[in-house]
Amino acid sequence: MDVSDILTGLNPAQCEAVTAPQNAVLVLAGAGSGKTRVLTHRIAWLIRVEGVSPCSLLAVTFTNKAANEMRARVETLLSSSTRSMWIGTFHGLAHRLLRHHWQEVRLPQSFQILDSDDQLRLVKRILRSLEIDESKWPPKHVQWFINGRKEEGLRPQHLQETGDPAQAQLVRIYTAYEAACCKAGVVDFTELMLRSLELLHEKSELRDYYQQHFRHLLVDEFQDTNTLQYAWLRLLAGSSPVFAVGDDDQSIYGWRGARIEHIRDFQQDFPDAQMIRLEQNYRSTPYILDAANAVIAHNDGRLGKNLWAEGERGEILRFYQAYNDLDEARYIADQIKDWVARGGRRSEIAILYRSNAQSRVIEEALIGRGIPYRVYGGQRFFERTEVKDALAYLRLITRRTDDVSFERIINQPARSIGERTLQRLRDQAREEGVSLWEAAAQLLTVNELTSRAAGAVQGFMRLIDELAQTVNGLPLDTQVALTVEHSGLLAFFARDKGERGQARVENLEELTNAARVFHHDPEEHTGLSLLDTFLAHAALESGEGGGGAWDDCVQLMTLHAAKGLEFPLVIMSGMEEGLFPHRMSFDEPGRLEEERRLCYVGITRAKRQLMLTAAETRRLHGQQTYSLPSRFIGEIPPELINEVRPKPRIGKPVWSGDTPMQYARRTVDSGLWVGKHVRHVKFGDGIVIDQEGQGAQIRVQVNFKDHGQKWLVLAYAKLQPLV
DNA sequence: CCATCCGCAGTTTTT
DNA sequence: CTGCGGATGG
Repeated sequence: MDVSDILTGLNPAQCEAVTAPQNAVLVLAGAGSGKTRVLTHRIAWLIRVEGVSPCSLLAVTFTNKAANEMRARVETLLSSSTRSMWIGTFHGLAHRLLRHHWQEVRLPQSFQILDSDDQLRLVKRILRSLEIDESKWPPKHVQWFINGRKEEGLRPQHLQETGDPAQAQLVRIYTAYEAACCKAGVVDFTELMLRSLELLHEKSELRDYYQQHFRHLLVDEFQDTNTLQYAWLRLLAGSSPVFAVGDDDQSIYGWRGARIEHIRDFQQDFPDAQMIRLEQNYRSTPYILDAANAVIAHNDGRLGKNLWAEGERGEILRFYQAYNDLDEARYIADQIKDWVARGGRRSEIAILYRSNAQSRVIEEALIGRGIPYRVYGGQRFFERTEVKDALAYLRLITRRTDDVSFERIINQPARSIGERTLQRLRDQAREEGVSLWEAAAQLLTVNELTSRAAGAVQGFMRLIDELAQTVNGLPLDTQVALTVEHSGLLAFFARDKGERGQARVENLEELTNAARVFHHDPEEHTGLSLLDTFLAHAALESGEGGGGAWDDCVQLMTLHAAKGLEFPLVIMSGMEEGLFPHRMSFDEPGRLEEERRLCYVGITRAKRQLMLTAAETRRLHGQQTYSLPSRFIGEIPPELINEVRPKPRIGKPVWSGDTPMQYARRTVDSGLWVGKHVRHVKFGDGIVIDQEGQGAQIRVQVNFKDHGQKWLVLAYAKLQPLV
């Protein structure tokens, strides 16, 4: 391969990015503009043309899927192995660093990783041990606090006394949590990042080594980096150039710590940085892009870009406002039938929604019409209860000090070891500063337990010890199979004759399968047993459902899950105020803008046709709710939308003569909508019940609590919106 | 200690 | 309407 091969088929902007000088580069890559292509070709360019050694490249992504895809595409491009390159997720690469330097970071060699479920369990255990009321200190919130502080690089000892008793309590919990992790020799996800950052920070010779070693760093989905990941990246880069690819308009993970500022301030952080915009879209029709551009234009502070596309204008969007959620689902099913009748495939269709709860009604409609479908997201393989139970046995087999696993399985399946006995073990462990396993052994030798409890505990420990012996030296899948069998888990779940029990048994069998096909790079984690490597893999790779494009299925997923994917036909359902944008985001403009970016992501998934649906009323949490069409509908120019009107409903019209579209537009014009609570200087609090006129002439009808219904001209009335 | 009933809350998700 | 956690009875 020579220079021209690498650049073949790239447009000028893509070429510019691929061949950019070896400085910091920010590629602002609009949806469908060939982002991954640029990234992989850049790597090929650096190696083939600039003569950069593959081992001095580090490419980082957020998901395993993206990392695997990048590796595969680079290999195809270079027709050589990428083994020597560091390509992986932030957590995967951080993990690799820690495995190499476990001694320097004071971890046991076979340290294990806590996933968020493990972490939550540990937090709960800590709360109980500190005798803290869970209702006042919700474990979820505590978990959020701990991860939040770690993401800021703050250890408990860095958190100063602020005099705030709530803060003091949280710090106390955080301290205990750290101690517990340390004792058990486990690290949570955030810890992987923080610990490796501290390693590089404190050990200057290691830092120098890695900064020398990596001459080029490449980041995908840069807009999704959180503070800690960004700090990690910069420290590892040193003065080496960073090639970042991202799109501020597709930042949809602010709620989990992603900082859109990183992409917006890139040129300040890297003063010599070059910014390149990829604005030509190869995915969608011009109509779809116009709609996307119009919606996202309502956001402030964008880096700004305008997507355009060549080719067939295609069909304009379609909007159907249903009477209710069932009618909406029926319409969607009809549209799918139509698509297929016109020669389309089901696998070309995606149904997107804001929250998982919405899938049910749609699924029922699809089942009713015999349309095969597949729901993405939901529980992942390695996160299922039964699988995690089995993994806990395996973890305890390799390391008896793993208290998190110990607690999980000591009475799973039930072997008559209850809260009481467990509490004695915990007390003993704390007093003696040892693991639960060790504490159990001690209590048994000094004969401190009731004979019943002692027998049960002894039985459990013997089970683990014997299992460890039996399994030692056997092939990995046999180890797993024997563990699943002898732990009693298989029999336990098989007792449940329902569909659920059946599925659990199958999952346990599948785990053995996963172990059979598990391969690992022997150079990757030196000194670890195959089992330990497998366990780390299970924690870091949640086990994605995998392809499935060969089944001709309609795909159902949340808008978040759709990021990075594309489909000829996209149906965005539940386009309603309160649902999308979600009511939780109403209070803060920043969160509302994130919802809008989510809408932008949804629209730009569509290649040929985009359909939008909403329901006037739907059952939510067992209650009937009424909503207006989403403001995002109103933000799309009306000439781009074909509004499919339902037949007039018997009874009083909900829209007082307006089409849903007109309604949505007025919502946008005034910043108010029907149902919004407002405050008036003279009339006090009330709720908007109607609205008419455009621009300066807008009038709203408000039903005031104390003064009844009044029509007010918005320009004069000075209504203050309430939350 | 273990099964069953009641009350409550209830976006989005990767590692 | 669900699923989870806590309280209750066997």
